[in-house]
Amino acid sequence: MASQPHTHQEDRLARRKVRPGPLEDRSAAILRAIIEEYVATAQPVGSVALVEKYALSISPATVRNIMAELETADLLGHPHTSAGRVPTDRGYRMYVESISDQLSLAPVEQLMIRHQFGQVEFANEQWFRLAASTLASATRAAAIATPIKPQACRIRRIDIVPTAERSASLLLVMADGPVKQVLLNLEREYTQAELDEIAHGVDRVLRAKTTPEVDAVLDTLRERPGSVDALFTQAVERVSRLMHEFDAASVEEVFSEGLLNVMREPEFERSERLRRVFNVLQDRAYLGDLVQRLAGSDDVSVFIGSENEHEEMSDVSLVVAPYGRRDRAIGVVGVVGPTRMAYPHAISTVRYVRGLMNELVDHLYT
Amino acid sequence: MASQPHTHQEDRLARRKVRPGPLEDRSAAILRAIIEEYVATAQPVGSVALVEKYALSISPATVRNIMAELETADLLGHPHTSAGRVPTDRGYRMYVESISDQLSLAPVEQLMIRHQFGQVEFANEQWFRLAASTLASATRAAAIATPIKPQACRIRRIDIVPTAERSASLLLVMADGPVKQVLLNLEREYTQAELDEIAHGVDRVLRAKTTPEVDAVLDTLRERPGSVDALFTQAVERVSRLMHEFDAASVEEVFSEGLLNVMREPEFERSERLRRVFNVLQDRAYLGDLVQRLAGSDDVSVFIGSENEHEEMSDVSLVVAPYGRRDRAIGVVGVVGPTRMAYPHAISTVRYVRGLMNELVDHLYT
DNA sequence: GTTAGCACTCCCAGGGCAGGAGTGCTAACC
DNA sequence: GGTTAGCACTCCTGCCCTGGGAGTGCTAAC
Repeated sequence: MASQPHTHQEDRLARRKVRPGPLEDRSAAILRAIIEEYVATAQPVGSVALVEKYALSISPATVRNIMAELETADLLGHPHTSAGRVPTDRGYRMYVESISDQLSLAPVEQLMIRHQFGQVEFANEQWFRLAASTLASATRAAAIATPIKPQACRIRRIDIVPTAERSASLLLVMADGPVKQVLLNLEREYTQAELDEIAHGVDRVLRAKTTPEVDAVLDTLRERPGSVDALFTQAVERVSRLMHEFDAASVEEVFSEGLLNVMREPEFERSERLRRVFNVLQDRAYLGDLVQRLAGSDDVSVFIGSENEHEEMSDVSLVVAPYGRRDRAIGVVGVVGPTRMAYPHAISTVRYVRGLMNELVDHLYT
Repeated sequence: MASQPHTHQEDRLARRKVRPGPLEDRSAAILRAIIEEYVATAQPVGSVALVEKYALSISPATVRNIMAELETADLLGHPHTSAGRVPTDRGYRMYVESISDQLSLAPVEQLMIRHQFGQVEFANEQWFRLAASTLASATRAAAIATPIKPQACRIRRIDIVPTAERSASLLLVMADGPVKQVLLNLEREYTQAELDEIAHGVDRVLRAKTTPEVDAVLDTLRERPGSVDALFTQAVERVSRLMHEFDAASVEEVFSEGLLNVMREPEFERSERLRRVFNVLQDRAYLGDLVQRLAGSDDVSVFIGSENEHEEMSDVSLVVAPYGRRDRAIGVVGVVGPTRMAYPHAISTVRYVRGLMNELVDHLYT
């Protein structure tokens, strides 16, 4: 025995190899109970308390044996020797896998969400904010939403509106909804009629064009300076610039709501952690990547703790889903919280909200 | 002596009554030094350290005497008997009064801010966000900005843009800049020409109208149903609704930036406090009130701790200023931080940014 | 395979203690 | 009179120590 170091750990690992794949039913049930208990209390879960609370028909000692197995499988952890068990990221992962398919939201909650959603006229901007805040209040966690963003943008309408003697706003309406506004400098005074004519001209030339097509127009204008009013050229330039900017940004903006909720969680009692997470979420590049990766997916995705790319995010989980129309225009909605999160509820809520948003997009943009 | 209780405190109070009004120069200097030290270190300030650091030509004992006076005048406080001194809200107030007039920002900083400000095309929305983030980075505190809001709104332009077969966006451009977008339901399919005609009609009828005037138009339309297309009426209804909403909200939206900065302050190490402050700042009603109160003022206002109306805000200070054109369209910019704040810098920065914004408003809306 | 028993580990709260920073008073000084 | 040195006193802070308790992990019996 001394010559062949052979610990109990190795015994267990060996046993696991013989019977790989999913956990035994009972082990899975224990894991599940521990996770649910830990999510509820934020305290490490001990064997005795677990048996009592969940009226298990086995003794604490047996539970402890199973816990030890789950620990060697890296599904549970141990803050210190004499503390209860805490789920690891992998533990959560297994738990999530085991439930995510059949989940749907309780009818009462569906109703509440639908009700909140119905409240607002769909003034565009409002919409994403609403999605985020609905999600935040339903899950009592932080929620994020990005506006739906067309993969390639196409102009729907251009208008020029005077705002003062020497300035005017150019309005650019793109297909699938977004409206951009930018100011023009007027080198001289224009009459209303002149402005209208220019606006009309620009609109006629650019309508339904994509970014490269706009650039082509701009090139021909530049080849023949003086052929049109300077304001005309300026307008086309601005439009081109706006469209390039829009194309470049993979996520235009991120609305987050309910950060207050998440502040209540003991994990974020010290604001240091919160700050790190904030930082990442403000970062459009990060969410841009996310959108790209989610674009193909058809359901809710869950990123648990260390599964997130950013190290800063290694103690939070993301439950996110794309919405919109694949390959044409998509956005993202989701929930952010500590890894100790009520996954089933979060998943089903995100799924439901994403469904609502899809309905809406279908209805509006068909 | 026993029959006439006559403490030293009373002695001092009596002396203060004889010589009321502003502090002696030396006392003021000490107060100032204490505040600056405390702002820098976040630690209660003791007499010895103060004398050393500020090379005062008086002894610690004298400083202690003065400190005691300042304490009876409620300008300094005492976390506990054997701790150093901490400024009270009134102390900060006196300090701020003594400096706020002549402050202007260091040229280098002016340059940096101007530079940041110059970066962006003034796409409307961006602007306030930019102001907030510039302010946040310049003061390393949290900053807020509200969009400029016309006191009474007047329509500048209305347009209708098809977004899908059965839906269209109505664009409402108001005087002084803001653009609203809302969706219309099309009961039947409309040709482009039809839509254009209706848009044109609505625009002609409503252009330059104020809210009550729009309502008047709506009333006449309702008296004669069928006189115009249903979509025409729907559009006018939506416009009326939007304008009422716009009039009702005294603050449309609040952009806050740099909350991350403020999280670093030891005052907000526990997120509980932060949460309370957040809560208030999200509240448009609160900032609405603020806008109203600031509307008349011509300079930066400072609200220190308990001077704020909300109790939740009693440990933060606000340095805010209105911008825009008095009685016509105003917004608010400012800085939020712990009462232990670098007031001179905050005040001069807010003043400078507000100046820039005024310039811009003047330039754009004249 | 399950369970009772038990030793062991380690956190946590509380008490006591020493060190130190800072005050406030008094008495002397200029 | 204001200013200063001296000194006692207060009270926080960090530290160690301790006892209690929760929970584990092992062993041996069922």
